[in-house]
Formats: sequence, structure tokens, C-alpha cells
Amino acid sequence: MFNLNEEIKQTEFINKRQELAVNILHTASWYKSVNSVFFKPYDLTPNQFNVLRILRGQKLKPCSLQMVSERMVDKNSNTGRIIDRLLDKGLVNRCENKSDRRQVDLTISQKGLNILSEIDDNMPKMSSIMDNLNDEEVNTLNHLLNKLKNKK
Amino acid sequence: MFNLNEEIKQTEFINKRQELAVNILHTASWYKSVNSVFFKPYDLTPNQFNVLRILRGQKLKPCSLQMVSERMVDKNSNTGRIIDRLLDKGLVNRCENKSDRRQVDLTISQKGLNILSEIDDNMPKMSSIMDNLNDEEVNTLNHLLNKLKNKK
DNA sequence: CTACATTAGTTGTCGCGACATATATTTGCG
DNA sequence: CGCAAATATATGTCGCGACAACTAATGTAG
Repeated sequence: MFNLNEEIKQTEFINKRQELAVNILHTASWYKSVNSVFFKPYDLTPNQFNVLRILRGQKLKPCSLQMVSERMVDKNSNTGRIIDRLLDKGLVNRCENKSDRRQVDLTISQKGLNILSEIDDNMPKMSSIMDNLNDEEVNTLNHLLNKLKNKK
Repeated sequence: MFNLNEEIKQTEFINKRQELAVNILHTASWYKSVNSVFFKPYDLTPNQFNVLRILRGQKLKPCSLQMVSERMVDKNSNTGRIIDRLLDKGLVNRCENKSDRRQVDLTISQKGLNILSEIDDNMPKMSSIMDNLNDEEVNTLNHLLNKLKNKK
């Protein structure tokens, strides 16, 4: 049997946590949307940009699909089909790996490199999204989000 | 011209914020996935559940598509097609509004109500996702996420 | 060496967010 | 009243996450 105070406490407890759930979803969706707008002029989605940057990071060395997937911000994503779109636009190259014919060798094309360097120039505008939090607040947020996820 | 210390500070600044961006995306994706798993046994997606709960909240009064969309956790979402799927499963009813023939009257069906009450019974399991944060931490998170988004 | 398991990728399906366009109905202005 | 703007919804396209099924190539145990 609950008394009234207990019930109110319980309700508040649940409400604050529901608010947090909604808040997290909203924040992610807000961030994604700001991101999408930033990349739109380059006709890239954030995921496509992510793949290009990973390939550039490998310099000359070709990368397998596997390797790209593991480095993606969003794992479990259909990296294969994201690369299909980059292929269509001529921003990456794909060819069969000589030593293991199951694998594909992925590299970024010159055209892809050109787009990335254009983007680099405007990156600072993007980074300023989070200017309204100070260093301590950023650290606190990181810490609490980690704590939230590392349940058990 | 930067000196080395300035550059390091700058890099740390950007890295912490990039980490936060990734962290927010991961947290949202983690929460969505826990949520999806919870609703899977009822053959509902979180969005479909959200629509059903909104309709139940209206009790007997029919709700227009507009009204449902506004109350959704995720606005801008294609509520019409989410409702199509609920219609297919017989969980909602849709009919033309008498006084304004552009509008549709949406109500939850008995079958829909039954599923919701099943879910109600197991809700506490769901709420426990956030047990590893205490009240103060939940409040801090809510506050910081709001501050982050309310840029300008 | 053969049979089977494992691995790398491809392809298909569903649900959905974002966005653009289309259509019907109502409203409101002259 | 008549016609244009506003409103409510429907429909189509793209990109993508989650997931399942499939194919081809390689590794491995007997």
C-alpha cells in the first residue's frame, strides 16, 4: 500500500526520467538535423561524410568494408549501401582484393578528397554548435551519458 | 599565429565536443534500441505505441491527424503512415470528420486498448533503464541538454 | 583432399525521418 | 457570390537503421 507522498514521489521519479528520455531523443535529432544542413551544400549526408573521412584517414591504404563499418560513428549501419551512393557520385573507388577475393578494396577518389578539403575549410562553423556549454559542462555531460549507458 | 599550447588547447576543446556529439548520438541510439526490444513482443514499434497512447489519452474524443502529430515525441514524422500500419493491425479506427471533410477522426480500438493495458503491466521493467542515475544526475542531465539545445 | 564452418559482402524487407508535391476542402477577402 | 489563400491530408522519393537470407570464398578438422 502506498501513501500519497510515496505515490507523488514515485510519479515525479518516473516523470523526470521520461523527460530525460525524450530530451535525449530530441537532442540527438537536433544534432543530426544541424549536421545534415551543414553537409547539404556538398550533396553529402553525415554518414556519407563519415565514410569519406574514414577512407581519407587511411591515406593510400585501401580499406575493407568491414574496416569502414567498424570505424563508423553509427555501427550496425548498412555501410555497403552508403558506399554504393558514394560510388555513384564517383567519390570512392571499389575493387576486388587480390589476396582475398571475398574482400573489397575501398579508397577515396580525388574528387572525394577535393570535397573533403572544401568541407575542412568550413568545419569551424560546424564546431561552434556546442559553444554555449563550457568545458566543465561538456565533461559533466560526457560523464553522465556514459554512466547512464553503462548500466550493469 | 598559434603557439603550441594554444593549439593543444584548441584541439582538446574540439575533441571533447566531438566526443560529446558522438556520445549523444550513441545514447539516443542505445535508448531507441532498448525501447524497440521492449515493444517487440507486442508487435509494436515505439512510434506506434506513442500514437496509441496519445489516442487513449483522448478517451472517447476522436483526434485529428494533426493533433496526433503535434503530440508525438518525434514531430515531423510521417504520422499518417504510422497510422496506416496501426489500421492494418486493427488497433485504430479512422473515419471522415462530419463537420470538416478534410479532417479524419482517429480513435483507438478495443484491441488497441487491450494491448496498451498489457504493456502497462510491464512498464515498470522499462522505466528501470535509468536506475543507475540518481535524481540529481537526472536533473543535471536534463538541464545541460536543454542548455545545449537552446543555443541563442 | 573433402566436408563443414566461418567470413566478407550483397540483396531484400520493413519502419521511419525528411522533404516535396498533389488534392480536396474550407475560409476569407473583395 | 467568386476566387485565391490557407488548411488537412495523401502520396512519392531518398537515405538509412535493423535484421534476415543468400552467395561466394576461405579456413580447418579429420
